[in-house]
Amino acid sequence: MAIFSKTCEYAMRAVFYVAQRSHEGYKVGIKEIAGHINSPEPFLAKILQQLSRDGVILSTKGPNGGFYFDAASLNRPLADVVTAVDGDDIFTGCGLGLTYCSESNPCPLHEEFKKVRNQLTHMLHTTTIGKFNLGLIKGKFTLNK
Amino acid sequence: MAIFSKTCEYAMRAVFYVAQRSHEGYKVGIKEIAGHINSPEPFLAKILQQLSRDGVILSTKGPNGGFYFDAASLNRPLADVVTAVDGDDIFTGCGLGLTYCSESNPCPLHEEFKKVRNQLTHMLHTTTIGKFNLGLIKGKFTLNK
DNA sequence: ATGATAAAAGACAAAAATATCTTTTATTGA
DNA sequence: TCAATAAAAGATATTTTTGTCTTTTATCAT
Repeated sequence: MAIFSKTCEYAMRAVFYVAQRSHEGYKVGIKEIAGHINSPEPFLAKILQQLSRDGVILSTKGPNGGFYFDAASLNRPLADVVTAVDGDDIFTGCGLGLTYCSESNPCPLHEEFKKVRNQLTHMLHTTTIGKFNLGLIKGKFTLNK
Repeated sequence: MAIFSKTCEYAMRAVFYVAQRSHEGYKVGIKEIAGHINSPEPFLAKILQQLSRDGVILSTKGPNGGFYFDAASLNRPLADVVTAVDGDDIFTGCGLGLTYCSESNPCPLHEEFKKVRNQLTHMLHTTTIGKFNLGLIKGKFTLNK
């Protein structure tokens, strides 16, 4: 059991790949994306549809179509991707799964857990979709396996 | 999608409850635990069986039996509970789900994600199973809903 | 020893997450 | 306009997680 769901992992990998290709001036088809991030193609299609509906990623149909980001979208935080596919439980939920738990009525683990949650939130809000474009283009990173 | 699985949330709540009762000198039956942490009884039974097999929690069958902790076990870290039910993916896994990712061959998100993972690891290792006993006994916290 | 109690174990069921397949819609270029 | 392309949408399948039920085993008190 990892921190993010499989859906979310695929979404983030896909977004980083599309961002890189957008930076290089290309739109990308689902097949190319799935191949480069090592994800099941039809499942990834569903995920990107969701991101597209939420306005996180852009897409056009037809020849030379595909998924892409404009300059503004490249500066959006990775948190938007996570929220679009998994909701915001990961940013707001109680560590013990208790619905009553809040700042004013905390569960036992609240103070301890809050630090972790806040760090995760901070990380996902300061990491932009386009942050790794240069590293990816230079081949410093890969996104498959 | 929360950070911990439902299984893990129930496990942590149950462990805190049993720890409190052990501190008070009682063993606890599955029915009492399930009632106090608001979890499905037979499902919780499976989870506690797993913890018992792993030696994280102690139990005895028969009349006046139930689950409990000895003094040494009360000082074990909450991390042991998480590992027993969910494995150690949450402590070691890549944020993007990439198997190649490591300190020497990092994925794009590695440095950023590492901080979050380390904070979570630190929190779960410094929080002991018995840490909230006094707060729970005083009614400062509850573990249901 | 025996009956009552309570966890352990095993088989089974429902729900959610993950994955696939087919049809429809939009866009492009000839 | 028409054929080709590629995403969107809808229906379906599989796997994992979550949840239930029944039988077995161990322990205690009498």
